[in-house]
Amino acid sequence: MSRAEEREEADCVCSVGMKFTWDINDPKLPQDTKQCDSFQEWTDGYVRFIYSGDDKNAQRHLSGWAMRNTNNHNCQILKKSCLGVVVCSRGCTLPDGSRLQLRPAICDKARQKQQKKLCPSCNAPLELLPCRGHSGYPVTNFWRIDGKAIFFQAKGVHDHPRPESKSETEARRSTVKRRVSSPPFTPKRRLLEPQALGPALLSCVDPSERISFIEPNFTQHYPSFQSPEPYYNHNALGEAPPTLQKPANPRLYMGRPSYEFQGYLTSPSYPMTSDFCDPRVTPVLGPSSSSNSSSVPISSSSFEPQSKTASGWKELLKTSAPYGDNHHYYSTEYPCRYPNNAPGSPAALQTIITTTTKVSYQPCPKPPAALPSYQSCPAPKPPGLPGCSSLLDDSPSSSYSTEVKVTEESGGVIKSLSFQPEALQTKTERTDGYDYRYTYPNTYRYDDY
DNA sequence: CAGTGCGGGTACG
DNA sequence: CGTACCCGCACTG
Repeated sequence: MSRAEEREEADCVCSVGMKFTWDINDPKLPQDTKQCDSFQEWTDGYVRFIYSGDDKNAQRHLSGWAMRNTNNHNCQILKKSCLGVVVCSRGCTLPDGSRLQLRPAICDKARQKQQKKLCPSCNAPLELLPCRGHSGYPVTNFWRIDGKAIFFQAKGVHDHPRPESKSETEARRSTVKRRVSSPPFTPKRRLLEPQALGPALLSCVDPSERISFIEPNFTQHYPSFQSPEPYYNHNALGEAPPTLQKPANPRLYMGRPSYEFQGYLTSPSYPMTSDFCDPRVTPVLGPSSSSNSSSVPISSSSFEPQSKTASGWKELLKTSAPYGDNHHYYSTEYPCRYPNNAPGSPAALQTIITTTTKVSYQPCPKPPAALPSYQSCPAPKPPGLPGCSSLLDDSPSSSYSTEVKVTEESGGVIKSLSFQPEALQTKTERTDGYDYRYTYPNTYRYDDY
């Protein structure tokens, strides 16, 4: 490993967390982390990150996904499971072509209330699309503070669209409050809560804006901030690839649905090393593509919301969700959640990892100092992101700060995120055999803003 | 009011 | 024993 590590250092391709072989349950976690990962809001897949104890987002155990606390009876490790996303039960398309994808309320009560609301666009009831990306169970995130670092481990691949991020939700709420009726600049529509914005508003939105955020089907999948090799961990860890219940499907390596689905649907076999993530490949998403794109091939057809025939999926999908129409959710994009593709779905494959059982910890001995002084990582970081990571810096994972500013007057929400596209393209390929593709650079999602 | 985290407790494999 | 999950409670903003 040393070799590998060395290499990585050089490349900085992979997240700090992935450089080490550890599991959230290990009695001892790596202490020699000199660098930390920059905070990843939208983690997906079986990934690990080591954040600086100073990272506010990490301290708050934030995630773009709606994660609720899950009692694992282990006070040293905070476990959270994904609630999925709230969508229109009819799967209607908003005026701008996007789909409603609200952030499920974390609080049970609030969530129930939320589900009673109606789709702002078609008035159909809203529906909670549960996350079943981890062997049929919700994706789980584990947080553990150890020394000066905050260790993060995620298990499962989200099989649903991204909900509105927490910051977006908050921003929206505040805007909504203030401006009851308002003008044109609507924040992002898609995620809007029903009552909050009427259909009218929705229709006013400028599509161009929207895009950045939410694409009609896709948006969510942007791998944007993902760290490299989401799915490779096992290897990295040495964990055995799960023996999955199902036949291994090449796809397992696929990154996120986003890029994949294409292949997904059409070409079943994807070499493990597919490149969609390959840096070499990714490259160029021009800003233009910015909108999204995962550019790539996905294009059009694959996601057209309605156009796609997701029928197959739908059928299956329906089971869980009453979606009738066009939900692309099920279709191309999230094949994984359904049986059919279950076999190939990453989730299935990876299942194994699920848990963390390696070591026994002591039951909740509450650690004295909850947060020791975390000075972040040893290396002093320059203001910015730096400190954390070399990886980051070079790595694909873009760091960004998620702040949303709301401009009251306009009512629009502006995100100010900065990320660094850096590395994306050039990563060299690793020799170690793992594919380290980062996720897509696509950070564009936010750039535009 | 909602988000969070904790912890008791149950069910299941 | 590990995991998922339900429920209530307390604290916070």
